[in-house]
Amino acid sequence: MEAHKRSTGAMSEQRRARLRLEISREAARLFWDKGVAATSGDQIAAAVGLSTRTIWRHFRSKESCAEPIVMQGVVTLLGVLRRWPRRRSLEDHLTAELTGIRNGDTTPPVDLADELLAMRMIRLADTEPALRAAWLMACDQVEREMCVIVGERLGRPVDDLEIRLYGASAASAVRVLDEHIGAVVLAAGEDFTEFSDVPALARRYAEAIRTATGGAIGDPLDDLIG
Amino acid sequence: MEAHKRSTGAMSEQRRARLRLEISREAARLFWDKGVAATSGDQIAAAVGLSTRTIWRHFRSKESCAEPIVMQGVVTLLGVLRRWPRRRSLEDHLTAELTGIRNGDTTPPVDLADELLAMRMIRLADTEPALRAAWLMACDQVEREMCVIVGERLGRPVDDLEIRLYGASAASAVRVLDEHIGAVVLAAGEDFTEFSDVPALARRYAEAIRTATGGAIGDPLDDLIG
DNA sequence: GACAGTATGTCACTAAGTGACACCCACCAC
DNA sequence: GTGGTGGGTGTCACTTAGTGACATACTGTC
Repeated sequence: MEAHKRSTGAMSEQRRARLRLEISREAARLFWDKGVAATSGDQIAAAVGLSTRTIWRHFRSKESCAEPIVMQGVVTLLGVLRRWPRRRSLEDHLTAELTGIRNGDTTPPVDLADELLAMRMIRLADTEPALRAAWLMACDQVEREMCVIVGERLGRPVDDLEIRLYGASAASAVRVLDEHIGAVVLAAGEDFTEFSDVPALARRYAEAIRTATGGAIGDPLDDLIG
Repeated sequence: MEAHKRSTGAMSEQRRARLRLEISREAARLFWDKGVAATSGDQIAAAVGLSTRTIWRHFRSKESCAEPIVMQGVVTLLGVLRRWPRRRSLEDHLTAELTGIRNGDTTPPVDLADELLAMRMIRLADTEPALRAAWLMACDQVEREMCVIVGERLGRPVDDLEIRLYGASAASAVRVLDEHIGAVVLAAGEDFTEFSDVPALARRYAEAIRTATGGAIGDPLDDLIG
């Protein structure tokens, strides 16, 4: 019973995530083409071939349909951070993992088209307050995850005030970098080449996180802690 | 004509702000008493004695009605930061200004009841996603202001990437502190005494901002810059 | 092949939010 | 005084985001 529950639960969770992403893609496309206000729930539903009611079962609001597309990249980064070994510097770990991903030997093949769509949504958020709210809500989730990661690394509880400060600052640093990179890529006619230097990119993220946490997060730990 | 426009503009802007605050108070009261979902726009309008249509003229959404109440305190802090002299440490400036405010010799008498209401709204945001979104949107505005302040202090443009990183980290540090203090006060039965030590409070804010900016913001400047 | 649980469709309904228009009131010119 | 002019407000009709309730189809288990 336990095992059964767990297995079907996991299955449907994957299915659910895939479907949400699919809906998100169509919604993002529509948002970009016609604007958020001019895109109705019915149109999103039609575009993905579902009933409108089902859309609202998977998303709380129209704007939150953009969330999965926008979160893909960030989720990947969080995964990378979660695998960060204690006795390694953040710079080293990020460069290693990110080049690894580009070479395809690690998990998720975040589609280039999806990344572009994500950047467009973040760009749209500049002029569409509702989208901005959705983006910030997504980043809020990231912040919580970040607190877990930081707390674990420093061996402190997640609700510790200092941990929450670190988590929040680190998360917003990542957010700002994402916004900046997205803006630059879009301004350059959707050309990624400026950021093809993966180690440099990794260094920027690492440095930002290190600075935002006042140096508390970034260095290798000589691991006196269990 | 110019002068006239300007004066009436300023007048109506003040009036508008006062009215928004008034609406916000009633909305916050209702949100806290009955929950956000159970509070309708009509009820807010009735509570403040306006037509529902007028509510929507002053607020984009139901949840954003909470914004002015919640922002009062933060706006005050931003004002204090804007007056921060270059050759003074953040700790010194904050303690001086905040004790000054408490003593009433500086600008805004942020009502205690309003502060309490604000804390309640932030607390409610834990369980009401729509309120959380509104709160994050408000903090997003704070972040922009923070970038201006930081940029001016460091003599760099506001859209400079590093400035934006500092601004974002500082703003989220302030946000986390606000959330924490609010939570503690509410948990203590709405008792502020734990935070009556104003210098200690100021030191906490200053230290948080200093850490979040990797030490770039906080020290006095020996002002080689014009 | 019957069964249980879950995802979906359909339809009726609530309420958030907008547009259009009339009104009122304060200020200004004459 | 009368007659504008403009900004804020009320009224009402309307759109549409989002929910509840119920029926149905799908998926895997025994």
